[in-house]
Amino acid sequence: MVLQKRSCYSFNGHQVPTKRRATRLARRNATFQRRLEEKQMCAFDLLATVADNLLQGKQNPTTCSDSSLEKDRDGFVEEECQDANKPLKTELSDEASCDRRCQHDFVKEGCTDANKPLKAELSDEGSSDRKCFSNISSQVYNQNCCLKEFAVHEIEGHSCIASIVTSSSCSEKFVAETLVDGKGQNGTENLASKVELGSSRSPESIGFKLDGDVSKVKDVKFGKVPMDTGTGLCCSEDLLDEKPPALVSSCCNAKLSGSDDSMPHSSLSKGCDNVLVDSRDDDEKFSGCAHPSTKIKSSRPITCIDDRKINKRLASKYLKVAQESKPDKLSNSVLDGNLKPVYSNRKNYYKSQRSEMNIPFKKRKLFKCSSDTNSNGYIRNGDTYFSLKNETNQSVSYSSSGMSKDHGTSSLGHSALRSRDSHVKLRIKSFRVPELFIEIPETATIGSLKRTVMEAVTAVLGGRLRVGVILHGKKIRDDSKTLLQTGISHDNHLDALGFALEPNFSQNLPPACATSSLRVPTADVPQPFTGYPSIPAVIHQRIQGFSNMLAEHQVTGLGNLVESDHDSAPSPINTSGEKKLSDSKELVPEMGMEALAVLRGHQKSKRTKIAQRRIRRPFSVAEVEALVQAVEKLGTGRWRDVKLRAFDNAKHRTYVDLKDKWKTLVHTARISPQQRRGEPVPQELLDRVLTAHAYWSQQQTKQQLKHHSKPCLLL
DNA sequence: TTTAGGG
DNA sequence: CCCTAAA
Repeated sequence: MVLQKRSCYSFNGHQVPTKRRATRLARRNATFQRRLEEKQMCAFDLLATVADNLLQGKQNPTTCSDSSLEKDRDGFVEEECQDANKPLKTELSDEASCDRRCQHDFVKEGCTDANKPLKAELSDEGSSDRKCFSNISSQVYNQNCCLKEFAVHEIEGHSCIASIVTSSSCSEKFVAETLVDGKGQNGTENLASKVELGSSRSPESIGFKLDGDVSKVKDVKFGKVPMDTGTGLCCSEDLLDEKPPALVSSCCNAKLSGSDDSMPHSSLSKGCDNVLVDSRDDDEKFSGCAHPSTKIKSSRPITCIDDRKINKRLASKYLKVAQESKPDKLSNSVLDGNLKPVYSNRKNYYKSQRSEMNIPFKKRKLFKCSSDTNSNGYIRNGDTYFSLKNETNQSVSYSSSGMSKDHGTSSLGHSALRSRDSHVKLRIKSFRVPELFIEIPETATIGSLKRTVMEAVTAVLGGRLRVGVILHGKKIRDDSKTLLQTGISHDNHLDALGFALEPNFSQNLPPACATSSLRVPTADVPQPFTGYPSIPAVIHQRIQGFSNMLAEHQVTGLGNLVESDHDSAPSPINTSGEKKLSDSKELVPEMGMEALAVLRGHQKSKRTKIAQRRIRRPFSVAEVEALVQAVEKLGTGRWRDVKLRAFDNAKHRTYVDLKDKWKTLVHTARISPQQRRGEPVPQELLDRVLTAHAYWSQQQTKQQLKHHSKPCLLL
């Protein structure tokens, strides 16, 4: 209970021997003495802390700009140590080779060592050798800062805030790039002949990294483009897209004043196959700005959160994180399926959100208790972990309460004698993703391989994540144990401490939840929490129908492929492909599910049953125009014809959508202009709507009268 | 599958 | 946008 919100947690075995830090820590000892006495540190708190740490790393980018870079680099430790209430951050290592921008990201994201690209096993030999999924600090792999972003975001989405995940974020903005012997490969090269990636090649020589997929990055105005490296979009701000647009404009825009809106897109394109750059993002902008007060419905299970809700939560976080959160106010983490640190004061952040986050303290306690009893198999085989390292030699002190469960005899003995300040400092070196197995024909292209890997990664990280703790290679399953009890507080033990990002596909989500479709049948996985169905530690993926996959990808545009669906350009008014991007954007989540299904060994996806809510895509004026025109011609009862007539090549508009849109149009036309929201529809169009609606309503009633009167007449 | 309507 | 009864 003490660990959270402590800057003293520096992850990764990097030593941070700052004097200032030490003195501050000493000064803080007295301050936290009491808290330490009052509270019990347990393994679960550590988990929560780790998750929270990752979470906190997310917001830093929003407050950082190039101008503040120096401050970040130099004053980072100091700032952090001044206030223990501040979000936990990881320390900046002394990577002199890192360029400024990268360091910037590094700091922001708490990135540590790296240069290790994301890798995946290419064989199904069952090698236990985990490939590192880590962050990059060098120029060469600068873009892998995105990886961190990615991971953090996912963690955020999964474990901390939203407790749900949208895989779109990764598949939307990143594309896997293949590395062979550390060298990037062109996506068009033949895998076997050009790269000699055949089975004979050592799997060790091939790796993957995530590149910013420029074609999917719609708005880089907040981003910092890695001009010098140019291989990826190394802008953490790019993930601001995940925030409600309204907030992006109102909040982040100001904070990121240093960013350049007119960032040359071309600088982003390097390393990408087909690049379609379009900074427009009408959908998001409108959806967020125009409808800031999206109605929250209670009809859905609160655990089934769609993208918008996620964004809301993220937004809440963005808006509030930089503030307070006093340690003593910290409540126990809620384990309602995710690692979800919940602060009582943060509770307010979600007041306007779902009631989910407003779980009464009592209930939260219950959650924790249940987790205590159910905690087993928290860490699974197939999960890899990163190493931690104790940085300080501070003594540790714990209260004796809650020690009854202790099983670590040594820790018990120490506990009574230790001094008060018992802060274990950890530094996350890197997270690793579970092993990936990919089978791909030798004739496949590198581009295909990239996509495949991307999907594999997405499948893992696109699902929920949670953190597991490993000590001495042994999983710590009892969340109720304190760090002291488990021996984590012992300096000599920290080397053996590891954390694992675990796929957490199965939550206590209602079966109707979209994320449930991420579930993977796993027989070889130890039983996790009682309330948590088994989770795949290893996703064994065999891609056999690769050509089919490729075809699918070309449609869905997982990679850099440009959408063939030119969207809503049904009417001549619609000019050019102004919405191409929004198209591919919407397809992302759908594709995500589909791709997962493919990756799951052709297992029939439950996506049909538990479909993800589609991304909201407001109708443009041009679309409205087309719709009105078609309805004027066809009437209001022939939506299929309307669809075929005016929206035939707008795959994302179904006739139901059109019907709904017409419904809202009629409503819009009837209300006062002040009440209208969203992109203003020209009054002329609304007038036509009313006219057409009146006319066709009349026609309809006439028809009905005929049908009704006919039998009467016959009788 | 399409419509129609409530949520 | 979703969900679904009804056609």
